Amino acid sequence: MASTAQKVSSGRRTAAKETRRQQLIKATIKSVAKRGFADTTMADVTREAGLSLGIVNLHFQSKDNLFEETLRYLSDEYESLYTSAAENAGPDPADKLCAMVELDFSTKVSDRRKLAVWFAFWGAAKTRPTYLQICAENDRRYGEIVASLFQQIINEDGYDGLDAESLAIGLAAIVNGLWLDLLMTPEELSRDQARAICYGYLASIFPDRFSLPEAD
Amino acid sequence: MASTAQKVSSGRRTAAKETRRQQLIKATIKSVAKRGFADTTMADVTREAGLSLGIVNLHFQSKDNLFEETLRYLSDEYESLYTSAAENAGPDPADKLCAMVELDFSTKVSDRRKLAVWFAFWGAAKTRPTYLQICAENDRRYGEIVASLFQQIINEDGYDGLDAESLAIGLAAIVNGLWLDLLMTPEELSRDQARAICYGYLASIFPDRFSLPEAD
DNA sequence: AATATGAATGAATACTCATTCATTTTTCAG
DNA sequence: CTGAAAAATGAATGAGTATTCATTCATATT
Repeated sequence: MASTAQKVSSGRRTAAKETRRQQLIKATIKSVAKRGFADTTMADVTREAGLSLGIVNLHFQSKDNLFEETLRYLSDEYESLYTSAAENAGPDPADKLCAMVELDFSTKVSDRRKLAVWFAFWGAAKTRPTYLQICAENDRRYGEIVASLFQQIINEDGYDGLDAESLAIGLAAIVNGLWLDLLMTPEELSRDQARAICYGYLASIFPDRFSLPEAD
Repeated sequence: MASTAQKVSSGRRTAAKETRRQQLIKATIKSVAKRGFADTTMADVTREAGLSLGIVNLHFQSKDNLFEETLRYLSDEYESLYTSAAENAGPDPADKLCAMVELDFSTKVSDRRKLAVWFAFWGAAKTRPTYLQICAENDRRYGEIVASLFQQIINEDGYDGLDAESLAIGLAAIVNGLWLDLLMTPEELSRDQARAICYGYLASIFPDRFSLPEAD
């Protein structure tokens, strides 16, 4: 329909616009991973993207805004990953939890460059209300899913005196804490070990649902 | 050599020198807590300390160096806190672990301003070898103590198939992860809840040694 | 083919901030 | 007390960098 095309006015141009934004966000992630937050300049980002210096202000108005959108991008990406991991796993809540843990320690999520970017944002969050908000929302959604899966197990198996929400906060904490270790001391802790420690946590709470990994 | 005078190096002045350094480090912590890493300038730090602009370069040579020494200070302070917490607790390894957990979620260690500073450093660590080294060493020492306490419990109680070192990494991870939550969503997680979640972890592993906290 | 549109460029601008250092103030041995 | 050395000051410097905007260039529209 040629007539709708002209009506939408810029089907092609807005598409290009969105492409540029993605391109710049990805360049930002790369640069922060490589140089860190403090040493990432606009020149770095645009060079990484193979574009000109002025382009960021054209598409994002400011550096601050670019960083904010980058965090939003990371958060959305992570959400869609664990959502589909849980959906694609079997109906058993334990299987869904395993799928989420697998994801968390897969190369996709748990590589040092990406972790560095997450921690860079976390490190800045206390004094950046918007970062804080995005991260808090991210946490809340993850915690909600995990808590509901724990609750199903508690109901089905009749575990008593366990609070699903606290357990969910615990799991999220252990995952984040292990990520920190992977970032800081990668030669002392492998992704496989980290994953095993996570399963150990699940197994110690629900011994009938998760098997203890072998002690190394 | 008769020149003992030069060796003694007038007590008062060297003391003053150390005092200034401490004063500036504390001002740095305050400023990073208040403004974050990125927005902390030399002017901020020296104003916070009530001193003149040039003073940092006199005592620390550079801003980078000041930050480095600040991280070292935090790390040493934390080490001496948990070391004496463990020493002052009873001889039972479980009591020592409880004392360390209590410390980790006390106002002293676990207040948002101080956590913000820790996370600021962690966020920058990936691209700062010296930060990385100090943090890694910090982790290693904490993990060592915790692992040896876990090992004692395992030996005494005959728990089987548990790896003390992995459990220690798990505990450190959960503590760090809960700190992140306290930093990001303090209205959703209190220090008391965080502490309880931590005890929950210990209780699920060693049910005979630690009692499960009440589900809220 | 002619014209209009707006994306992209990058030199120039404006500003921030770490660092320097000439000067002032404080300390303390003799 | 005195004066030489140490400590502290803060105005000045200049390197670095986010942002602006006049201009170019590719593409769509007529």
